Amino acid sequence: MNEQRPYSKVLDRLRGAGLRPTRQRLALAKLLFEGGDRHLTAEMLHDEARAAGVGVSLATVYNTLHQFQDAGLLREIVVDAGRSYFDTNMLTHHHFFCEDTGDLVDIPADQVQINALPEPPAGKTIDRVDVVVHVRARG
Amino acid sequence: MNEQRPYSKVLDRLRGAGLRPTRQRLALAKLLFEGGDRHLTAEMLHDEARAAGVGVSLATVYNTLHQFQDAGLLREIVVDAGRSYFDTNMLTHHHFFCEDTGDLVDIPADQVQINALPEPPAGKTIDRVDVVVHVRARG
DNA sequence: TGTCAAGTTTAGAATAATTACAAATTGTGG
DNA sequence: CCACAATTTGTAATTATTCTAAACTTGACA
Repeated sequence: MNEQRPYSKVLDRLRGAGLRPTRQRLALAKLLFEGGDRHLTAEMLHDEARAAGVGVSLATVYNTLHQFQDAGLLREIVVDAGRSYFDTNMLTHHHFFCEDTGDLVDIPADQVQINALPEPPAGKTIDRVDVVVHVRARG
Repeated sequence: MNEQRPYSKVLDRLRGAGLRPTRQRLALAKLLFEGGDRHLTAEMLHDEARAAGVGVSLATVYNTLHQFQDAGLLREIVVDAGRSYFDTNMLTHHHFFCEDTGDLVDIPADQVQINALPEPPAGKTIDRVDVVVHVRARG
C-alpha cells in the first residue's frame, strides 16, 4: 500500500521521537520496525543493512540503537554475557532464552502471571520486571 | 570454632565437587562461601583475593569461577551488558537490579509467585526461570 | 621420600563487543 | 542556497573475557 511513500511510517516515527530522519536512521528503522517483533544485535542489524545495500557504519548502528532505545522505540535485553539484543516489541512481555542456540523467543505478557512482588529496596521504584525462562534442548 | 582448621569446610566442598584443593581454589572458595550470599564479578573477587594477600591471577579467578559453576557451587547472573556476576546462593531466588548503581540484591523465592508459565518451544525443557526486577532511585 | 604424569596456574597475547573521538558530511531553518 | 548544528564515520581505545603454551603443583606410588 505504501509503494509510493515507503518511508512515511518510519519517518513519522522518527519525527515523533525528535530524531532527524537521516538516510541511515530511516533505513535502520525500516529494517527494525517493518519486520514484526525482532531481536537483533548491533552486528546482526549492521549485516542486514549491508545486505540491503545500505551504507552505514557499525558505529552508527550502535548510536542509532541507543538513540532509539532512549526514545522508547526499542528495549535492550541482556541474557547472554557479552552480547546485547535489542527488542522491537515495546509491549510488556517476557522471553524464552535457549541456552544451546542463543535464540530469544517472545512470551506474551498474559502467559506469565506474577502475583506477588516484594517491596523494592528503600528509596527505589520498580522500573520493570524481566522474566527470562531458560530452556534447553530436551536431553 | 574452626580456628585450627580454617579450611576444612571449603576443603570438603571442593573434594565433594571433585576439584583438587589447590591453594588458589581454597582461598577463592573461602572468600566466596564464607561471607554469606554474595554477588561478585571476576574482577571483584580478584581484588578481594589480592587484598587478602592471596597471590592469584585473574585468569585463574575466571577458570575457578567457571569450574565452581560447572560443579554447581555458583551460578552466573547476567543483568548488565558486558559484565557477569556470580551468585553464591544456589537456592531458587530472584534479583533486584538497580540500574543507577549496578547493585544486585536477592529476592527470596517466596516473595515472587509465578502462577502461569507458557509451554516451552517444541523440543525444549525449562531449565530455570530468572526474574529480574529493575529498580532505580526514586525521582 | 623422590619421581612422574596429570592437573593447575600464570603472564601475556588474542578476541569480541562496545565506546570514544575528531574529522568529514549532511540536514534544515532562514 | 548558506551557515551551522546535528550526524556519520573510520579508526583507535576500552573492557571483559578467553586462549595459549610454558612453568609449577599435586597426589599416587614405588
